Amino acid sequence: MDKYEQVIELAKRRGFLWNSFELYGGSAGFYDYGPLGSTLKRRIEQIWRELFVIQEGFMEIETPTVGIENVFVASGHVGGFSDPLCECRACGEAFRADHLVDRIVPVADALSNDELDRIIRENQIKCPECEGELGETYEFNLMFKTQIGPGSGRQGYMRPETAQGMFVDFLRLARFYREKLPFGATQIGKSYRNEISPRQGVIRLREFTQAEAEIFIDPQDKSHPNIGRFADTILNLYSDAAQEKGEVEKITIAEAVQRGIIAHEFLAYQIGLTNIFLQRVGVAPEMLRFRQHKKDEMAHYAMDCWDAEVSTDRFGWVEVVGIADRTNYDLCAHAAVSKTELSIYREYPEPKMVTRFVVKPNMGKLGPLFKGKAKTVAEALKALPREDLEKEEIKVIVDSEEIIIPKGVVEFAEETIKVSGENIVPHVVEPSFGIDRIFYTVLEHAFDEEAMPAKEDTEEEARIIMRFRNEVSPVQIAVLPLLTRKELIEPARKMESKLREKGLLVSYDDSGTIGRRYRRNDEIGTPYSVTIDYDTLEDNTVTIRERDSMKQVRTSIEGIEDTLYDLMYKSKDFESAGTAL
RNA sequence: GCGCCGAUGGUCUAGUGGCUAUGACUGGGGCCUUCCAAGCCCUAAACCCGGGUUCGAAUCCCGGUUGGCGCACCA
Repeated sequence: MDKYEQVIELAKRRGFLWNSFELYGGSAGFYDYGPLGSTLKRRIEQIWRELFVIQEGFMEIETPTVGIENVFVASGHVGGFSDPLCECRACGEAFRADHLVDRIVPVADALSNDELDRIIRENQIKCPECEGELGETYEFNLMFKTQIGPGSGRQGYMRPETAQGMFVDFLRLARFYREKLPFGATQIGKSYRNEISPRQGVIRLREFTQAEAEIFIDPQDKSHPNIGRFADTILNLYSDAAQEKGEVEKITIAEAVQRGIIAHEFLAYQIGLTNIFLQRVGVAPEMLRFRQHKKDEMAHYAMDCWDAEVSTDRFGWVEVVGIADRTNYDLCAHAAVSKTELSIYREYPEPKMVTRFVVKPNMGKLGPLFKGKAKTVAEALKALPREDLEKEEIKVIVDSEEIIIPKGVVEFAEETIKVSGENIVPHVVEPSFGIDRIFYTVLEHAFDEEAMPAKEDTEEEARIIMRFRNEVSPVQIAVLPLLTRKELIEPARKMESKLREKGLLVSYDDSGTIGRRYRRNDEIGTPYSVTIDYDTLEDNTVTIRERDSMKQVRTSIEGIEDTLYDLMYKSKDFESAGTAL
């Protein structure tokens, strides 16, 4: 059993992850989060909120998971998210049909499937693998389609990323942030991709959770006021150049910016923040690296892109976060399709005096003269260069008809005007997190097995521990009466509700022997257990047992909720929680 | 989508044409005055789905679903 198998087996058994629709045989690419899984996932998301929403001030929004067609026409997903595939009838290999013909026609990727089929036939293209006959080209689109409304309805799509919702709301967001760059919006939610063949458990899903931030910044100023915070942060950087050498570099963020390895401060800051986030939820620092997209793998619109990758036992390095400077690509695309300017007015520090040539047709005279054509005539006049207007006879061509314009219906002059700012299209820096992959990584990196010394007549056995960081543990405190007896159950139940009132995630467990219950709680990663025994009835003290060390301290029931709270959240030292046993 | 290999209680597993389907762990109830899967008693729980072959199928054949691996795909 490799680690993946062990982790998934435990996750299934203990209620972290279940295959969806199991009752009906299941369906690939979907997973249920069980009671502990949902809690763990939500706590991971909560830390993300804490960092990106609360600390950075990028407010969370919520947009529909179903989108209308234009949104994804603009984003390029309807056209570009699908590929023409073509299979060999003999050996079954699938190929990109456009790649097969790209040496014959210059713009293969613009061809329709019928045209591709025709070219393949006419040029007698055979399977590159086995020379077999090729089948018909078909479109494989990774978008889930749906109908909006009754009947044939309106074409809708499940979103393949949460990002578009934030771009579409750009003008509202700009207004909300009082039109000052930089500003950002975030979204945590489900996205959908109809993967050809989802595999690798929760690593590649058809429905998955993303946490994304879209941060709109000034294209001329990509500095970050708070970059100093990460000056000394050392990262495992796997830059384009480092990949050529095959060696990860350990350098500070400051140096990476200064040497131009990371394109600019703003991007570097997001990388620093991502580093903090991943380690805080429990990704092992030595199993984390930041890999730069190589020039040829980067999406055409991005200017620099870094993936946070984590090391996994079975799958090797897995991408869990993508941090890209998407430039103004998305806003421009939505502006073009919606025919709405998506820009923000930026005032200059000092107004500029700009001299320009202005043409002012006199509509009061043009109207009666040209009636319905007046508007197009005026447009034509405005487009004329100065020397043509200064001629004795002003001529314009409207609808391929030459028109002579009488004197006095058009004025023109050099004007000096004050320009106090301009409309700019912001650039977008996008950190995009795959929560499900991070979730799996947290499980795998927390998973540990420890050999327990053999007792008399017994085999050596393994203790399985999920070493979750306190902040993400789905169960924080286990309350355990030493024996299943009324006189111990009652105070244990009281303890349970007292701790819940403090806001701690408590599980009460009285079934089986105490050793079994400790092991059970080790397996779900409960950091501390509180045990009530007969001494408790005498002197009001209980035992607190620490998961990682299995050490125990004895402490008073009085104020125990604060002690446990401090252990959980304030890094209180365990030894100081009571007297060692 | 293609190819190869698998699918038996919650988990792991035995079973290769003839059972009432093996075992372990786990789970649940109880006993137990003392802390790391302890012990004792009781108990629950499975042949992926659909066809076919056969007197008889968990077992053989076909199809599907699903899991793993390889190929392809991963904007």
